[in-house]
Amino acid sequence: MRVSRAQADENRQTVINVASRLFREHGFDGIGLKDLMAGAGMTQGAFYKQFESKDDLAAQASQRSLENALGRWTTAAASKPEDPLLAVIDFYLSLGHCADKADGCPMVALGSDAARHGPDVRATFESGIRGYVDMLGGWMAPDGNGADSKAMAVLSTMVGAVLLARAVNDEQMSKSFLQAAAASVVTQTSTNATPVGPRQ
Amino acid sequence: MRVSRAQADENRQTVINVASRLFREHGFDGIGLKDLMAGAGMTQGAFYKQFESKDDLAAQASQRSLENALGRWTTAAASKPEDPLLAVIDFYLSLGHCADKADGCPMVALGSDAARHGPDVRATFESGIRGYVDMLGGWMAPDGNGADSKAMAVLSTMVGAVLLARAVNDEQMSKSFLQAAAASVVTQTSTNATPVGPRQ
DNA sequence: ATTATCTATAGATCTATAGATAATGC
DNA sequence: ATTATCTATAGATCTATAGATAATGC
Repeated sequence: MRVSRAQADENRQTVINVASRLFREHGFDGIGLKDLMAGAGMTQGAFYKQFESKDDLAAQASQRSLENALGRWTTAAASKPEDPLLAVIDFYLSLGHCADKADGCPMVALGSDAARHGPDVRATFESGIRGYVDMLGGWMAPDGNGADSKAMAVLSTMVGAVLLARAVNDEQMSKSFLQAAAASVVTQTSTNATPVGPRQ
Repeated sequence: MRVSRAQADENRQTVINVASRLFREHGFDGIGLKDLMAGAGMTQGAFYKQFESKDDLAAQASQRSLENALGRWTTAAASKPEDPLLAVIDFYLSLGHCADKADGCPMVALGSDAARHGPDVRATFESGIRGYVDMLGGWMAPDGNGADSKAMAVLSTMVGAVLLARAVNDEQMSKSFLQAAAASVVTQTSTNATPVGPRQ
C-alpha cells in the first residue's frame, strides 16, 4: 500500500491540482474531502498525512490556481507584445472564460468564499492578487492617484464583470457586461482612446 | 403550537430577512437550515411548511437582500441629489461596507455562490442586477458603446473592488482598491473630470 | 523501522420527512 | 377540520482520527 516518497509527493501535487479545480467549481464548502481525494485517485484516509486540515488545502489550492491563472495571463501577454493588456482582456472578458469556472479566474470563482475564510486563505489571495496588479501596472502609465491605482481599478473592473456575467442567466446580458468592461478598460488605459468597435 | 395566519406570514418574512443576512455572511453552503430557523426563533421542523427547499429560500433571500441593498442606494442618492453617484460611491467603496458583509452588497457577498447555483437564484440575481444598472444608468450619459455600457462598467468596477478588498488581509491594500475604484468611476463618468483628492 | 495509503468509524451536521400537538379558522 | 410549529428521526454526508496493511527506506 505504501508508495515511494517521490510518488507520494506527486500524489500530493495531484490533490492540490484537483482541489484547485474543484474548489473553483463548487466553492470551498461545496465539495468534500472524499470527492477531492477521489478526484486524485485516492481515498479520504490519506488526506491528513498530506494536509493539516481542509483549510490548509484550501490555502494551497488557492495559491495553485492563482499562480496558474496568472500564468495564463503571461502566456496571453507574450502572444501580443505590442498590446499585452488587450490580449489578456480578449480571453478574460469572454463568454468562454465565464463558462469555464474550474479553469478560470480564482478571484471570481472564490472571491466571495475567500472573504469568509481564515487569514491563511486571505494571505494567499493577497499575494496572488498583488501579482495581477503588478502585471497590469507594467502595462499602463500611472494616473496621479497612486502608483497602482489604475491597475487596481482595471483589475476590479475585470473581476467584477466576470462575476456579474456569471451571476445572470441571460447570455446577452453576460456579454454586455464583458463588452462594457472591455470598453471601459481600453478607454481608461489608452491615452489616445482606441475606438471600441460595434457591439458583437 | 399553531399561530395565526398573520403571525405565520410574519414568521416567514423574518426567516427570509434572517437568511438574507446569514447567507451573505456565511454563503449558501456555509449555514444550515437549523441555524437559519433558530435565527428566526423557530425550529427546523417548521421550514418545509414555509419553503419548498433550501434553494427556494436562497432565491427569496437573495431577492430580499438585492432589494434592501438597492434601497440603501436610493437613500444615499436622495441625500445628495446634485451628485447621487458620489453619494453611493461614498458608502459603497468604504472600509465600513467591506467590514459589514451581512448587511452589505449581495453581489459581492454571494456573487461567486450565485454563479454555482440553480437558475432560480441566478434569475433573482439577474433582475436584481438590472436594478443597479438602471439606477446607475440614470446618473450618467451614454458613451456610444450601447445604452448601459458605462453603467455596467461602473457596477463591475465597484463590485470587483469590494470583492478584492475583502479577499485580502492588508487593510491598506483594501483601501487602495476602494480608492482606485472611486477615482476610476469618477473619471469615467464626469466629463469635466473632477479631481479625486489626496490619498486618505 | 518507517510510512503512504487503505478500511473503518466516531461524532457532528446536513436536508428532508413523519407524526404529534395545540391553537386557529370555519 | 385545518394547520403552524414542534419533536423526532431517516439517511446521507461532513471532517477528522484510529488502526491495519504492505511497500519503502535504511
